[in-house]
Amino acid sequence: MNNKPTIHDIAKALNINSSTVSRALNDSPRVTLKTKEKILKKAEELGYKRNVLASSLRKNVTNTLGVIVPRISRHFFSSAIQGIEETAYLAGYNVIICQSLEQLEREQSIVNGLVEKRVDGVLISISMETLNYQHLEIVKNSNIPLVFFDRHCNEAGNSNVLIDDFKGGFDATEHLILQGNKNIVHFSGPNELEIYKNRLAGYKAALKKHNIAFNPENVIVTRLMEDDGFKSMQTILNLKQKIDAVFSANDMAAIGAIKCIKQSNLKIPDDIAIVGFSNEPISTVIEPSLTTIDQSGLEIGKTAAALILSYIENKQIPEKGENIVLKANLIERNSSKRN
Amino acid sequence: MNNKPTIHDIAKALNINSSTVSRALNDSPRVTLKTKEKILKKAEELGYKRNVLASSLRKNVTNTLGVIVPRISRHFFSSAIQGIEETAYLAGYNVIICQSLEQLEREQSIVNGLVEKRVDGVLISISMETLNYQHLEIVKNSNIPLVFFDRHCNEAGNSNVLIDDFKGGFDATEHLILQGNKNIVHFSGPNELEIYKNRLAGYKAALKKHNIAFNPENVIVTRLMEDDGFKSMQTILNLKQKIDAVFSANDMAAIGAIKCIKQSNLKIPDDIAIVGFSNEPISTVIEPSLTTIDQSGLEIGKTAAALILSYIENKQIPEKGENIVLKANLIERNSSKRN
DNA sequence: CTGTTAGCGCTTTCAG
DNA sequence: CTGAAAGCGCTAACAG
Repeated sequence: MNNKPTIHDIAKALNINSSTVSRALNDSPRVTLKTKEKILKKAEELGYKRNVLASSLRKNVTNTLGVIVPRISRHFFSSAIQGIEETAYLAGYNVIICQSLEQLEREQSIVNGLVEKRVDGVLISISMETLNYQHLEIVKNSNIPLVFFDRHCNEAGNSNVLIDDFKGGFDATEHLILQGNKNIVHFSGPNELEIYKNRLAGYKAALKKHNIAFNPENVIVTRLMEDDGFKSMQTILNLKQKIDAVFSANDMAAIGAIKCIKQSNLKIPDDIAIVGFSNEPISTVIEPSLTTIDQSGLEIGKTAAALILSYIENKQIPEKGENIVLKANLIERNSSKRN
Repeated sequence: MNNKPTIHDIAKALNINSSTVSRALNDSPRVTLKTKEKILKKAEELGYKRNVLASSLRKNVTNTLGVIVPRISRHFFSSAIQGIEETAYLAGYNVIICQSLEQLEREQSIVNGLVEKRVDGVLISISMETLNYQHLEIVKNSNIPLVFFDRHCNEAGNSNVLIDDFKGGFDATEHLILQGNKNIVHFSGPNELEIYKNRLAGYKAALKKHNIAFNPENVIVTRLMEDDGFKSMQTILNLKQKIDAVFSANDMAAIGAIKCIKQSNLKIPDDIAIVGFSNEPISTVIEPSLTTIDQSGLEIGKTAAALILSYIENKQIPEKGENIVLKANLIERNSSKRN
């Protein structure tokens, strides 16, 4: 039991050559059905398990995808991972999951590890500390397909699967404006991340369309953790100037904000309206009337996996890269209008 | 860039032997500091990335853990995975995540794949369809350490990291009894899973302690999805006989039950009390006064990973297996008592 | 249809 | 301290 049988053991037992065994196990058409059966039976009998390591080394293919996310337990990412795993599994691929914990240094070391493991493709949602893509060069240089998802990359030559953040930001803001809100604060994230840049741009565009002057002080930049949302909301409530509404660029911060509001015994959306870019089911449970811009982690995961698998199977990475933009839909759970 | 440099390329460029290069890259003490530096520099220069595949094949060690869970996006499991990844990462291990989707067949095929990939250890939370452990024999026969977590295994010779389900079930039920509830329904899961068996046993024990007769009709067995909880609660509400309280063996079903109750305009816990075995933050958000038996996915994941890593590093799997039992604490968020 | 042979890239004896 | 050589288990030419 200890020393696992190899194809040589099977070959020896059957007095044939190991390459025939290899062919039989790979269901090559160049082996008689008879010998094939004989071999399969003997393999079963010996408790043979093929050594994928050796096979991978030889074939230069691992049937493994590397996935890097900031944090596995965030609902959006775990849904995305679920989607990735599902499509990968159907295609016969495994996924190695790694989390950067929002740290660039960890991300770098992970990327190196994945390249060393010779994964066939890398799917990444970059950390908040990732300001450039230098550490990802090694992936491309190794001819390993790379696909960004959600937290994507604006540099040319890369492929992304993303949410239409601009439109999402625009829709969220316009929705708030149409509800009669004028003074709308935007909770934004690190400006280096495209998603936050674009959501902010959408926010600005909506203001402009409705002839509302953009006030830079109405943009609060944090890391958008729940705590950040809570604190930002506290700040707002202490302002002399009245704020009508908040568009939060993510769900965690929205949750924090909602909790803060509820604690102050104010009403949503009567006293202050909120729209969150959301995938966290909590946010709508905590405030059933919450309007959200919904993004499906599962869908984005499946799409990203399908994309990278196509690159791998075709042995070709598009030089110019390509973007797949998924829609994020505004879901209105309360239609009460202001004045 | 296409053909990756190997240690031989480095060796050739430096006019030394590849074994010296190998030693240098592995920081062996049997190489001069000078040559070491020379080699490291050249490696950097050539953009050398070690081929872990080849190394693994030779050393018979992959530094990879296989993890099998029913579904990645369930909050408890994604937390557990996060914990596993964190401890694994610190020890220099990667994790391959697979989901059985509660299907035995998939679980079987996954297990085979992981053995073929020569993972150094397997962590598993079995599917609801898993009635015996035959398909896991191959793991043990391959001398690969195996640790069950949460949904564990009662067969001798296995190692488990688990929640004290009996005590959890007992505490939940006793809590409900002490609140004045007499007629308590228990939502249970497939009886083949130890966790549900034990939670049910705890429920029975608490009834017995307080001299309440056990009524088999008060145990509703489903797969404990949200939908199941909803439907079970509907059934209960339609009963002639009045039910005071429900102890749900998992969080999803509790959420369904709560939604059903709210829809009926009844109050929790005044009209009907609920305690859920829970890790899903939603359940307490949806019903802030909900009492739960809290289990930490993160902690269980970390513990399980640490355990299996110790087996791997010591190259020894305890023959008798061992159980690490973590406590699940009853968290009471509302102390209102019934008459 | 089957066998022979070489080698994927690395580590690890064994010599020196 | 360094080199030579063998081999982990498999696959893929190339012969036959």
